[in-house]
Amino acid sequence: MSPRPHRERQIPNLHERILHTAWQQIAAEGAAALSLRAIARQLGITAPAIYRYYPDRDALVTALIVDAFTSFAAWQAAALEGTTPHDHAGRLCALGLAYRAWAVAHPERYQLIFGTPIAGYHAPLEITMPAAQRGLSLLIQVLAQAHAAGKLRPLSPVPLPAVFDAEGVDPQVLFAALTLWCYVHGMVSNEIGRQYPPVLRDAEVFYRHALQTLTAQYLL
Amino acid sequence: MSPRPHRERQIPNLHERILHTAWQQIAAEGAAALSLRAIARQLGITAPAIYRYYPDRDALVTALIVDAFTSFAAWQAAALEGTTPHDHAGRLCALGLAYRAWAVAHPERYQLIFGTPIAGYHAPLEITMPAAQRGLSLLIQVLAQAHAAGKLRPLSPVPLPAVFDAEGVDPQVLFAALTLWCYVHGMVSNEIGRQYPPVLRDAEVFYRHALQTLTAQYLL
DNA sequence: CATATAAATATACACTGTTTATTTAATAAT
DNA sequence: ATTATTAAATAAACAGTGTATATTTATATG
Repeated sequence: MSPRPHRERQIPNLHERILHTAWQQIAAEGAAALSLRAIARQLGITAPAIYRYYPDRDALVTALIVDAFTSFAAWQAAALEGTTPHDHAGRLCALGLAYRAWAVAHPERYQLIFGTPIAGYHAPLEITMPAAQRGLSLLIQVLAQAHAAGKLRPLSPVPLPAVFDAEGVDPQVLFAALTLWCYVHGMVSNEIGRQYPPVLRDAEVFYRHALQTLTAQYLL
Repeated sequence: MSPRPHRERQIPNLHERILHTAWQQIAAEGAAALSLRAIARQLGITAPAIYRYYPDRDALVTALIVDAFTSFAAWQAAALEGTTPHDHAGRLCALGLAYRAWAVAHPERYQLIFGTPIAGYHAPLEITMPAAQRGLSLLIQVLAQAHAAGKLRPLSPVPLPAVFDAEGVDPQVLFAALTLWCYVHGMVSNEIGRQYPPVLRDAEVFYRHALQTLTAQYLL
């Protein structure tokens, strides 16, 4: 076998083809089964060839994570498109439903981001945090609009301690955003991770009801 | 080297020593780095020897998970000991604080249970669910007591759909328990998994304030 | 046409979980 | 006391992994 194939047999856009193949295998076998050698096999190349495009496995995983966050942020943005700007409850609900819908549609991507399925992988926060931020920023935006309209209900009987390095964003808005996100994340990760107890029959109905309760709690 | 050591050199309680060594290495290197061979090395035995006690790696992981759940349930139970039976808010708060305290004290155990750090591992739910249940049952118990005392605030403006296979436990209690658990789990898993955005300075203060807000929302 | 570069391969190393056959210490039976 | 049995470990090997190094060759450049 020749050490380098003719140009006709070369794979164009190998950089993206590797990512695409990785997603294919993650969807089929789960994120934990990610293997450079398996990707190489499917592409008809050898494993070290991947190192031309990604310095190591972790770099590939990071690229996948950024990819997933981008996909997630797109879903979030799309969810707001069908809503009217002043229907704060509707927009909040839409974001919440889109959050779960994306996770259910792509459970492996969800686990890749929020679980820790890759052995020994530690995310470089300077790369993944900005990508993650984009998803959260829409929620903050919607809540900030509700706050500006005076529709954000004061949540706590006691004053909020100074826990934020806020720049222009109201701490109450940040607190509402983070708590809502944690809530929703907890429900979705329990559903995707099959952690719910058997007494819960329908996780989706449960989720919708919880979301309805939440919007009523957070908005006037 | 002889194929079997003399009795004096044999390791007693190897079954438990394996678990203990596994926890040691998980604490040092993270759950993802779990390795049968590394455990064997540290114990001065060969890797296949472990197979006398655990049929495969997944069985060992399952034993570790059950172990972790047991430890967690013990912390939850201990948290209630310093409280008085009718101080429902205090008891709820104690459970919530204990939840986070356990996770912060044993982040690897937490990730092992709720993350998915072991490549290719799928938990046998018939074994892990009952163990997980024990932790949740205390929360349900506390909320049921509050409900019996008429101190559980009705949460939603709309009626709760029938999503539970409840046996003797009020659906409102179950709903409150599950939502509270999801909320707390979301916050803790975001903290442990370093998913919080940098604007949040102090995750512990944030958690305490959220918990305080929650108890006020859930209890009268 | 000669040279330099880029992109792949081949090979090898140190790991991993797991299977098989083998060896031996301890125990039970005669 | 000797023999047979059983239990618990080892040794060796297999297929898989990520990754480093050296090599080869197709292509682009002077």
